[in-house]
Amino acid sequence: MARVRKTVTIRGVAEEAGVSLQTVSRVINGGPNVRPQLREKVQAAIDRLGYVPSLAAQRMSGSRSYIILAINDRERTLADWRDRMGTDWVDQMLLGGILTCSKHGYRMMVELVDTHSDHVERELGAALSALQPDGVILTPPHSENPLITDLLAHRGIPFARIGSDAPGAGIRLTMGDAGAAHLATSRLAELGHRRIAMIAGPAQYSLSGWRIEGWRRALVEAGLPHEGLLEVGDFGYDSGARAARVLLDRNPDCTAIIASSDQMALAALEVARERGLDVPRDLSLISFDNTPIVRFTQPPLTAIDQPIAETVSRAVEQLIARSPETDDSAVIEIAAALVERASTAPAPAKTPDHG
Amino acid sequence: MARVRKTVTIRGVAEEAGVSLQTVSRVINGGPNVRPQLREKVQAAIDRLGYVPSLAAQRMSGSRSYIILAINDRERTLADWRDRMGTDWVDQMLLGGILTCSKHGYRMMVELVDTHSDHVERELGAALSALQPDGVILTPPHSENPLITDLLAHRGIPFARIGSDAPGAGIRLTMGDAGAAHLATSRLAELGHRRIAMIAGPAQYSLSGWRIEGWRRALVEAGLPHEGLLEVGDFGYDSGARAARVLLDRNPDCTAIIASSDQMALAALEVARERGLDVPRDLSLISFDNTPIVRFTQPPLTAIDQPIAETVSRAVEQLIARSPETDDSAVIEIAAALVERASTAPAPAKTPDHG
DNA sequence: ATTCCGTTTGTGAACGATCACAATTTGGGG
DNA sequence: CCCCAAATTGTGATCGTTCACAAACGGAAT
Repeated sequence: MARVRKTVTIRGVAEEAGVSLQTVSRVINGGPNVRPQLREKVQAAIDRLGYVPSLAAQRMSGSRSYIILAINDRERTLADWRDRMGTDWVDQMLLGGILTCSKHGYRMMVELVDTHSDHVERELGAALSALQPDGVILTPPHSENPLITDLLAHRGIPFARIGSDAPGAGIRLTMGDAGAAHLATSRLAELGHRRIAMIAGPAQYSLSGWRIEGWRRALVEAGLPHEGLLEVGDFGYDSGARAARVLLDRNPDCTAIIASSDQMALAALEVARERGLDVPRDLSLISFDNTPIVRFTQPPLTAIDQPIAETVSRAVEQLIARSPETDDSAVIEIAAALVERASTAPAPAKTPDHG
Repeated sequence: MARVRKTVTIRGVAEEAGVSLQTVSRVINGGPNVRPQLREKVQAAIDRLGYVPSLAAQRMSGSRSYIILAINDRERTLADWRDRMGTDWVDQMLLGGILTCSKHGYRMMVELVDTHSDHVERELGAALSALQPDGVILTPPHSENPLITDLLAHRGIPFARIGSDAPGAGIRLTMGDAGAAHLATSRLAELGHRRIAMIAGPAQYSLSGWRIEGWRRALVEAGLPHEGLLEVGDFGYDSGARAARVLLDRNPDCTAIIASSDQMALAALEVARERGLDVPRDLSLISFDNTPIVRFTQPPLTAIDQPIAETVSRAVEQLIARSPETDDSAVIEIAAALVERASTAPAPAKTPDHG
């Protein structure tokens, strides 16, 4: 019969060290006003007993919960998982979040919430009541949903909004979407492309607008046209295929496409293949996201790498360091980078043969 | 000044419904012996106030924590994340875990732990003390680490071991590795392949052995040789490349390879390309895992789909339903499936030209 | 010495729920 | 109509920690 060792509590430590509970508590939390000698003694007792404070008890006694809650879109996440498309957002959020949280003694929890459903508030409210997180990280499109941001603001829970610069409460972080799109477009212009199309994301995402803006600005700067070169998808494969077809039908002289998601880029690649267009000889392709799959396509895709992990990491640090009334006016921007692979090349010397 | 609504507690509900705390508690937990009429009244009060019990308080008062902890290998996970290889294990664990947990009012938390480090026990012990989870899910190689399983058994925390059939405490679940390898090998034999090689995983994973066993058995049944056709890798790309080179050097007449991970299969694909071998004309390839990337390689890979999500889901259900002393003797097996894509084809009519 | 003030340590209450048990109600049989 | 057991409801005590505040300590200024 394995004697189950009784849980070590702060009381056990106090007895072991011969001090009061409060003193142990001070040592745990790095409180001030403890003589170094005593602190060491208590710390030794903690180590000897292998004591770790109970998160539940800490939370109960009015202190922090040491939990950061990351909210993701349920529908998209589940669809991606089920289709085995991978969920780079979740992966990268965890990478950035777990590491940074654990560095500060926090933990990260992932919650899936339906944006569109009319019980967002109930769902999220339940999670908040149950978990009582010290901070919440909102990804698009939740970061732009006033129902959600209002709820959090009203409850007084610090939160970070990724991919939204709409004014209002909350720390705001963006990944330089306009700049990234501008960079990608300029690069294509440098390579001699004259008709550079874009497959954008849906309008309800602010970042869709920013990317369009960056693309358009780069075209204007390069003296290139943009009429008829914009199509909108929903980030998914099918919408990307449709958009690519429309784009190529309408613009036989189009030699480059920027897609606002990897899946849409993949679709464009397939459409090009269908039509006998070689990538990158006849058509250059740049995608947004840089998820694992685009490294293994034929050819590997040039892509804009979204620094999700770093952004989430920054968000976590902001939330943890947060004093109740900090200034949220600034938008923190983490720049995205362009990863050049084999799907981009100089524009063909002449218009591709059409006859 | 946004008036921050005071948190609704069980006391508020009790007052609203005009009953005692205990009665509300009974309603929350679906306890017996509450008259339907009263139950409804209390439920109405709960709904009206939007009350949700605090997890921390529930845990404090000796009840469950409603948390399931999933342990993953830190090293591998971080490497995969950083290399942007995707982490299908984590993805699929979350898919299966989060959904099943939330169905039962539980939550899932992911913890990364170093298997090899000598402070496994301290790390895991800290997590257990802090979180006090109601159950733990162990993935390979943790599921086979006696330090970990002993720790959990000693603490009396129910746990599930995925990919281990070693006797001992804990619910055991496997994904039919032997059967899957047998299936893949038989399929290749049916296609006329005579020399079917395997790139196995490291020996410290039981599942590596099972896969080898399934492969060997299928070969024996088909009257085919297996000498010199086995190489061992570490699941990573580089080791796969090395193994593929050794295998092809040693067996110029080898026409099919089964790799024990997608990354090793990808490496084999690249090695084949280097050597001018066409996949699948000259060489058939089957991989284990079926992560997102193998659908987009050229050609898309035939792969064994590991039912991770379903396995984790089953594990969660077992853990939740667990009574302190249930029988752990049976091993639950969730069968893997073979997804046929374009990397497998009938064996070439003759030995590939070699000269 | 004495006083004072800042530093260090200790004490009881509180957090929000459940547990064990006590009190009350209910429903049938005698 | 009474009594008893079962069903229903209520009452402290309790979990492990921090909070607010009180007490003891120590050194410098008086």
